[in-house]
Amino acid sequence: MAYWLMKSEPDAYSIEDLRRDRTEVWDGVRNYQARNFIASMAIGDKAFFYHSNTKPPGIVGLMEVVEINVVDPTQFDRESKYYDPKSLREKPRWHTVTVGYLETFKSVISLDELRKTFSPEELWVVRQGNRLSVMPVDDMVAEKLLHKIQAA
DNA sequence: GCCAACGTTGGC
DNA sequence: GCCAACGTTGGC
Repeated sequence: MAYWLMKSEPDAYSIEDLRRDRTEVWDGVRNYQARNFIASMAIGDKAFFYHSNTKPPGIVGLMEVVEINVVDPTQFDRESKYYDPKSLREKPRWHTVTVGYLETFKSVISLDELRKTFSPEELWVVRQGNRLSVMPVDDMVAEKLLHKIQAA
């Protein structure tokens, strides 16, 4: 079982939305590195939900991977900003996962706090200028995070 | 709203 | 294959 971190702007889709929906297809990822990370996910993996572009940005909850190899429907949707005219129905370019809601943390673990706790090598999200929206989280880092939440 | 970081596109 | 131009992300 591996740990991940997945970003979303809460205006677009938040942990509250996921709590309501229970599960959600994580669509709209159009970055190859992020896509490759998604492709290496397994059912049962856990992912920290990170709210970006908000005050404060940070980790707000936990979800799990419940389905893999999901064809991202937005690539065929002309109305979607994620529409990809190069993608063919018989050969989709973008696959993703379905995530399931696990919990909302009692308080946000802010980016500021993450910076104080982890080095850029330990946790990619604290790297300056990091724009990657899906990234792996080292087991030890994940355990520290979960412990921090229990303490909070 | 600004702007640094940085990924992508396209001309050559 | 290089790299300038361009577009987007996301913290501040």
